Amino acid sequence: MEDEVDRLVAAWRRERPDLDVEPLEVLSRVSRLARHLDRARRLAFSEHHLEPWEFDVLTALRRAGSPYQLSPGQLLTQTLVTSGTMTNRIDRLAKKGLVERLPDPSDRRGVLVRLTDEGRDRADQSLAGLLEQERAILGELSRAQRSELAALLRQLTAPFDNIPG
Amino acid sequence: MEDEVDRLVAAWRRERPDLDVEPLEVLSRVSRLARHLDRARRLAFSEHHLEPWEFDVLTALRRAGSPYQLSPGQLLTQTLVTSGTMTNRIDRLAKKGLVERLPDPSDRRGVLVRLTDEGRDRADQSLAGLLEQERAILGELSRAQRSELAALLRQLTAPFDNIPG
DNA sequence: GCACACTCTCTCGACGTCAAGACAGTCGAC
DNA sequence: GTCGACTGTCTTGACGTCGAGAGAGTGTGC
Repeated sequence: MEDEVDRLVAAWRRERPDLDVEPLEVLSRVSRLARHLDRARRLAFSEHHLEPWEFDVLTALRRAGSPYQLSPGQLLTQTLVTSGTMTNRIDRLAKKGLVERLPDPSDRRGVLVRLTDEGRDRADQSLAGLLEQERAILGELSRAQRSELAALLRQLTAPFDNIPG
Repeated sequence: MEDEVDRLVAAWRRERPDLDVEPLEVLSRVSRLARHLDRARRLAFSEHHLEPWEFDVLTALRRAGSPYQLSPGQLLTQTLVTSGTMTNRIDRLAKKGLVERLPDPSDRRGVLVRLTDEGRDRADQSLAGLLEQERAILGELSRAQRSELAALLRQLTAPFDNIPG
């Protein structure tokens, strides 16, 4: 089945036959799919009264395991936002009682962000909802295709995630 | 090579062994990769004094072919933003002299957005820059792998692009 | 012809993000 | 010890996006 990127690529080949636009076949699909996923996630989370950004932070802490705490800096690398944004997010989550700030005992510049019990429950509930939705989206693909796709994507993400950039 | 999503999935399997988190292997990579690409694009465009959102609009018009004009509504579906955002974008691009608004002769509610000569030049220059950068990112993959990846992604994007939603 | 549902664009206010820089605390070289 | 470069977090102001809804215009069924 044709998608918007097929139309986009065909248009470029007509307008700029001198250029090789093959990279768009992969990377424009990644960008567009991510936007579609954002919208879908926003909808799925609204049932749990959570915003996507809240989910991102709460689940990062949940994944850390007991006692469910990370520094703001560690949260940055997991969520790919800037430090100012993370300060703001932590403020708002703390105001809602889903996380709390504690001084880092081993570094007085530092802070630890800890999930409250309610924050943990919300993280668990919304993860289940997200997985259900994602399974529906991936229903298009066989198990083997999903695994193939994951492996190819890993080759693209690994350099970003490992070389500090 | 391992990436951040491998670590994320391993953490979930440890913390929530009762859940099947396999969907994250694909979709978390898509979301994270898109964020990395956004950052890289922002950097690449800054050489041409363009923002990513400006690029998106100008190139949509450029692709339309002579006389390089589309309605705001057509631009919405191509760029995946809301109508309020598009009005704002067109305003700013018009103020910079890269596009102009014309009344739609066949529908008096409507408007046509047309690329100026300068807008067209900027679109052409920045596309070349973007493709160069994207080729570097995709250097990890063979031609066959890129084509495989594009085909798998198409299966995921096509439902979003074709079923209105 | 007329009413009514629909389409298209724009307006408005709230919100989240970013970039740049400030500030306190840390740590190695000497 | 102490100086200086570095690190981790927070502050600030500008900016772009969103959602909801308003207003003008269209066109179909009757």
